[in-house]
Amino acid sequence: MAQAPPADKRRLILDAAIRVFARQGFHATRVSDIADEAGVAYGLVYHYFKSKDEVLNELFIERWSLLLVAIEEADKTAASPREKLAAVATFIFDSYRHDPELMKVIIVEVTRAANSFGQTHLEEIRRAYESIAKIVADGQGSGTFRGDVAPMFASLAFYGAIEQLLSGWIFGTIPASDTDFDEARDLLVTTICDGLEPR
Amino acid sequence: MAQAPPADKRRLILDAAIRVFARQGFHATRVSDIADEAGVAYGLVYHYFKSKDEVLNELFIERWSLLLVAIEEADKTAASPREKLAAVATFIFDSYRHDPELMKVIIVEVTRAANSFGQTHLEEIRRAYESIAKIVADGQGSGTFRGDVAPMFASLAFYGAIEQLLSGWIFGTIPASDTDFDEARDLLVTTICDGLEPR
DNA sequence: CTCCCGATTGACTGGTCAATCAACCGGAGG
DNA sequence: CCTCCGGTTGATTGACCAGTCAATCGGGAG
Repeated sequence: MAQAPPADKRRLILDAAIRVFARQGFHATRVSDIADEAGVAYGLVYHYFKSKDEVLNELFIERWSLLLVAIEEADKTAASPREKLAAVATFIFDSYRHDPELMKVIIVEVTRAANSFGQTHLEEIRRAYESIAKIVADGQGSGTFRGDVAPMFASLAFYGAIEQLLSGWIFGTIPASDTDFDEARDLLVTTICDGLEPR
Repeated sequence: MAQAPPADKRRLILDAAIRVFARQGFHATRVSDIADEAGVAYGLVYHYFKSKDEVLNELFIERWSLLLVAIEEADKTAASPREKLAAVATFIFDSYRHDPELMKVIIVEVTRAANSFGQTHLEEIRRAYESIAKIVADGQGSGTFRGDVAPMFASLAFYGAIEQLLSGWIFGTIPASDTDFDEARDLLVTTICDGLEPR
């Protein structure tokens, strides 16, 4: 039991899947591509996962649950609504900086693929929106934010703006070279929060 | 030539495709589904279009070119940057109100499907972003907007927020019942523009 | 009435993969 | 040395579907 380095094949397959999905997109990748990239036999993929879909589901769940925790954490820890939203934005931008391929897969194949996997995970996705909406609602309650914007609208606009920015980098709409992630994040948070302030 | 009502089969097929794509998504619809929905034979689809892809391309081009014109028009006609952006937002929201199924197809299958059709139409999509960025840049030049936000960032955030809101309706994240499109649009434009103002 | 041609039909083909499964390997335990 | 068993292999199968194509229809021109 628990041999020293079991060369965790399951993890190997997941990591390979991230690379291949990011490169070719989910629909265009064959299970054999994943197996080849991981350097394992075709059938082994089916030993660890019951279908190609399940591989993507696993990747999404792993990452999205971290986001949900991060939002809760931001809500609990940060002082002002503005700092809470900044913390959320920071987590998402850092996720992209840390593993752009994984974020590309999650955004392109799940979050924005509402006809396929987005449908399956609609509930988890919505949970994130609602947590952000709660931050906005609290900000309205304390008078930091104006009260005439439905919190859910603000939440969607906030998250949508972030995702669109990430998509811009992912697909080269914005050149990645002259881009400082932190600066972009600050500008985005500043703009949205200023827009949400009273008057 | 030009008989009175030629029962334009080509149009019939395109309209049927909108409904089927909206219902099942592009990948999940077979060409036979489109033919059945249109009430024509399978082969006729290939008489008018050279592939299933071309049907979707046609739908996208038709509508996106209208958006590009609308943005240009807004830039030329409206007085202030804020009114220009409001006009752009109005056009997009009205497009959804007028034909939600078509907008769903365009957003889900093209605009946000950057691994498949988005790739093909990246250039046209980017052109819209750039036109919006130009409006922002002009607003900065005239001192209406603060100058420390890259126009392209603002453009992506603006468009991304709109699209996320539409997605919210499309997929039921936001209940459509307690929603007034015009109100939502005004709030969005107000928030973003307030956020873009100096100080 | 006949010819012609574009519109229309739908059976059929070819290729692609996801998923299955029987066989194989190697180490732990007896 | 043998047995057992989970991990591993990759050839095979079965389903699915985009795109082809030969045949048919129908109306206008001669």
